[in-house]
Amino acid sequence: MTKNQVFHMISTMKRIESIIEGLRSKGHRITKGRRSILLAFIKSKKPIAVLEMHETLSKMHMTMDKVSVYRELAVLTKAGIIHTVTFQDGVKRYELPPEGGHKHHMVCTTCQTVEDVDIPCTELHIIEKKIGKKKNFQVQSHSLEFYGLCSRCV
Amino acid sequence: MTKNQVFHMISTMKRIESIIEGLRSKGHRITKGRRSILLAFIKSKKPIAVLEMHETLSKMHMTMDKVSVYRELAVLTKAGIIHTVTFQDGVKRYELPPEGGHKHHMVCTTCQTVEDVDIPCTELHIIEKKIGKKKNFQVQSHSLEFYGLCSRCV
DNA sequence: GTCTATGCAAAGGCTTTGCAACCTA
DNA sequence: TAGGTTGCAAAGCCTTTGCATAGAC
Repeated sequence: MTKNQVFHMISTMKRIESIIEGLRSKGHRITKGRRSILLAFIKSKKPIAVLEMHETLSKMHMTMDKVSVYRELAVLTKAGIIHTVTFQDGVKRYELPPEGGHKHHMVCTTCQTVEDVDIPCTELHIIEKKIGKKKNFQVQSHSLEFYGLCSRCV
Repeated sequence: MTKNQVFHMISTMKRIESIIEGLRSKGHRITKGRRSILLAFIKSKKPIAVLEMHETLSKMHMTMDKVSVYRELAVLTKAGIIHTVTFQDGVKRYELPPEGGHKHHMVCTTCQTVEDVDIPCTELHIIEKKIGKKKNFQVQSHSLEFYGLCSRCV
């Protein structure tokens, strides 16, 4: 195992532990299923739909009832740990936002792969301020997605 | 009726006729239901979900089976006349894009009202080009929505 | 021991499919 | 008349709800 891999593993564990502490402080219990779901989110590079999560868990040898997955994702959303993203296909997906921010995505219209776009929100914040003044609309958040062909599908 | 209203009515009729010609040329037939749906889209200032469209038609005294509305919206989408928009609630909505462009929306998180944001895509196109180069991703389209409180809900 | 989390069964709701009748061109 | 369009019935899925049991603390 390389040095880098070790560092990554440690940071992953730290992230999980910090989330778990938050849940515990809110009176939630830490079960095997909940831990697996958090791990799946941390490992995943893209937002995950409920049924996808159900499959992913099976592959992790953590079989869980579909109903429980639905309920768990609802709990984590309500606790503010994950949040929903919806692309043009209308399927609700969930993701762990990066610490202290949120993501923008590129969705491949052919293979459905999702990649993150690391652009700062600065420019959008400028637009948000303009709207606030012009339309008297108080912007709380935004979502921005790009659709197109990824490098493999071009 | 004011001069402005007359102009608006004429442009609405022209828009419908041009869409209808397109449909006819593709072998589609122009029925009362289809006309009403197009009219509803032109009159609406916001994207419409299937079941909303079903209700809207009822109010227009044009009762139509839910199934037919589903099928009709699918036909219009496939024909490229309307397109789908999905906000964070995960509900698929449809709208007539403005001629030669597309819209960005502001969604009120309290009353669910949708307003258009008239900002040019110029800045986003710059971002799109950057992504294209950096990630080797060929951007075809984007979607941008702002969520917050509208003037009535502040 | 208390109270959350889970699994199973069932209900609910939205969306799709099949088919015969209708209507546009 | 030919073939797209519609309504009705029914099937198919996804998602939610109820309830008893298991499990975390």
